[in-house]
Amino acid sequence: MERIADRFRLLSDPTRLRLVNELHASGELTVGELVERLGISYASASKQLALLRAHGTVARRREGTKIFYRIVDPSLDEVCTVVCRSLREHWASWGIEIDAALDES
Amino acid sequence: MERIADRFRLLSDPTRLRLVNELHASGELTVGELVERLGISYASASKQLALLRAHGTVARRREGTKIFYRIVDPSLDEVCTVVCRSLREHWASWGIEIDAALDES
DNA sequence: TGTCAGCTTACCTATATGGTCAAATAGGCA
DNA sequence: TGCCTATTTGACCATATAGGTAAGCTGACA
Repeated sequence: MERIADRFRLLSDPTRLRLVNELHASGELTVGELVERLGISYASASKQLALLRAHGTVARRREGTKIFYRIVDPSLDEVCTVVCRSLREHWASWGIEIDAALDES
Repeated sequence: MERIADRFRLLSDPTRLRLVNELHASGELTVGELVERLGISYASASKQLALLRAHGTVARRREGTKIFYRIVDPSLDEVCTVVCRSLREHWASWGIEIDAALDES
């Protein structure tokens, strides 16, 4: 149960979610590209990517001085899809519309 | 994105996960029953149940002095199933077996 | 070897959160 | 009303974690 909680905790941070979202949309990106697209610091990106990597969610590949990250956990898509759908339904029942951006994470 | 993270954060605590697990298995339980089955304090159970309720995950019903809680978010099952399956696969790839208890949450 | 770009790590601070204890609240009943 | 059971809430403490700054590391290249 502890491990399941850990898994959810990994996805409970907006920054990590945005990193995952970018990687999901683009396939493979360098830390620099992620930093630029999300407007976050190298330190922050690096730390969160390290966490995601430690959990087997992403993997990295070196090319010169750059390091490319990519998603390697196929279940991520599925989990996020389910959560996003349930969120939309939840808010819809209160008459609140959620923009389509949610679909992509 | 913040809301998605919140959703995951809700499931990122072992106590809440165990509460959800018990309710999932039994349908409807009082706080006292949950407290006894999980070996946690009333204060802790009550607080976590309140959190789950604030997020629309569970609902409660009063009967005399007792209060029955039940799951009302149908997507919970699906999310947990996906996560548990991916965890099993992940650990299996390292040659580690996960006991069947995971199936139930 | 020195230097630079790209990335990571160490250390610190502020914030968030889970648990406990004790007090408060609500319903049932004499 | 007063008391009991069931549950909730508030105050407090300890731990965990995200982000910032600065220093460290690695590969490329002159």
